[in-house]
Amino acid sequence: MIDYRELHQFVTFHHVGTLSEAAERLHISQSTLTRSMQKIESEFGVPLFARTKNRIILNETGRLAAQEAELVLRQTEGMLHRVREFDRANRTITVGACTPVLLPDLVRRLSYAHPEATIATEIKKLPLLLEGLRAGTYQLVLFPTRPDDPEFFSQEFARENLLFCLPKKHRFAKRQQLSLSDMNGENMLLFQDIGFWYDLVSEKMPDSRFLLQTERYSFMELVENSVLPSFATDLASQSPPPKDRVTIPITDPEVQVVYYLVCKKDQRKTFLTMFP
Amino acid sequence: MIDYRELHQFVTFHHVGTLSEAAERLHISQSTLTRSMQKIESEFGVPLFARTKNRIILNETGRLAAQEAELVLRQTEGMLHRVREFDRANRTITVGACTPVLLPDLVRRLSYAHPEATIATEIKKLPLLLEGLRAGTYQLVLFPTRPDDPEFFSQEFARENLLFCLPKKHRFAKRQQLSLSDMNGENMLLFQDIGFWYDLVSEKMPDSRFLLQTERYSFMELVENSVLPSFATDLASQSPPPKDRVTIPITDPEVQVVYYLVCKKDQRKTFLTMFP
DNA sequence: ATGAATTACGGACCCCGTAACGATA
DNA sequence: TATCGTTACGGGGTCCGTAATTCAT
Repeated sequence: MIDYRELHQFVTFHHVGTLSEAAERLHISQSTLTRSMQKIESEFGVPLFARTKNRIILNETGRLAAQEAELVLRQTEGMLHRVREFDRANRTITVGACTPVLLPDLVRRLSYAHPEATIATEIKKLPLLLEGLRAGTYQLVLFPTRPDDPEFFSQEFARENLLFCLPKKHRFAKRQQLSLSDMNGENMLLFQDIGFWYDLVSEKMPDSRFLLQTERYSFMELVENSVLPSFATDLASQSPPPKDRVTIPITDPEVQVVYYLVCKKDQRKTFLTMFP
Repeated sequence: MIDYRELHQFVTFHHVGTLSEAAERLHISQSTLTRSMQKIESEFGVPLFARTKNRIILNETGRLAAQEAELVLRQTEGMLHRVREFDRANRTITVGACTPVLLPDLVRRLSYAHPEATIATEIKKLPLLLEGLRAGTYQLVLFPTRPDDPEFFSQEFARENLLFCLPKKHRFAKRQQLSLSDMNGENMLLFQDIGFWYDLVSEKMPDSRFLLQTERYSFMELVENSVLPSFATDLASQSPPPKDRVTIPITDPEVQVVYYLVCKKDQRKTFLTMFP
């Protein structure tokens, strides 16, 4: 019966050319390797080696056998890899979201309901989210509207209002409310990973420049110390506005967002029944 | 390390559905199979089975694994087969011949010169012989002319004259010689495995019918006891003409044949130098 | 109560490393 | 003489079958 370990030793020998070096590389003794090669040869049932008293090399058949063996070993590895990958995919819940804000809470709840699962999250543009959900890349999507695709089931998850966050010395700091167009032309601080909000505000404030900060800490530092306006949210999980700043409501209806959890209808029981 | 035997047991279990039946089919005990499946599962490192107290079935991952395993087993078998076939082809000399007459002698000489080799022979039509030699199907070809392909090397091996073998009461029995056309229209006895001669005589004697005998013994019987004419050859290895029959030379130059041994030029040393 | 899967136990066998040996460059 | 491959030997581990156990139909 063919033994994959011996096959592996055989391939290693083919690569290095001598038993002693192969033995060293494989961390086994020479004698073991000698016996393995004898066993391999008897398994194939045909001569694979040309031997002199202190030299052993592959003959033509042996070289073919080594190539074939390497192929089989790769296919064996491929089998293991595919099966493990299939299992991993089956026990991973991948969440696509339009904003990072709600993810910590969402992930915490998913982990609690599916303690055996791995939770993976991605922030993507809105069209990609529904595409991914359709294709199976995501099992669950956090979406800022209710998608009307009959293939999907959705359920309200949270509401969020966007606010301006202005330094107290800003010229609009005393206003009761502002529209996005009021602030058009102002340069704003923006945390990069803000998701779909970016598309909204850059559309409504085409003349503004947005200073993207990729690192959360730098962003916080800048908000604390610069005079540039930024955005805030009314979500409970968010920290209070930094001192020397005020938050001002935005009048545009678009900044009032209802987030929906979306999944395929056939997975409704798996995902959505556990949320209020 | 994945074990080939266990992989095979795993696939068998997948096919039959229960450990006990698989054990029976594999001629091993149930307990061995239980342990093998546990080992397989730990090798893959992911759950492959759904178990109840007295029932074990493959889960979805397990079914994938079984499919993949079956593939790997087939590939392993394929590897063994190809290597063995390569070896066999390397130690088999396949001879293509236009006639069976000289084969026993030829095979005897080849076996003597290459005692480690297996000698295989085939009788084929002339164009197929050269095709086969070119393609490597044959290493050696016995051909009734000298082929002019520069890829080949050829060497005279024997000469043969075809004779008529007539019952003494035949109307031509007293002739000194005959042409094929003289006998055109006569029905002849013919031993089937006569090779390229058949094409020659049926061309030159289009009005004759040839009574093919597939079995050598029947043919001999008929030659002894019927009044139908047949053919004979002047090759030394052939037995003398049966009594009540005479052999008469044929005048057509085509029935004087020189046989050549043909091989590829690069194999000249291997095959042709050992013949006179 | 029969049959299926698992676990415990004991023995046989196999596999490996050390060491000795033979041969070669 | 140093290196390489092969063979002998002994110990440890592994693998298998029998038998006992548990659970389900």
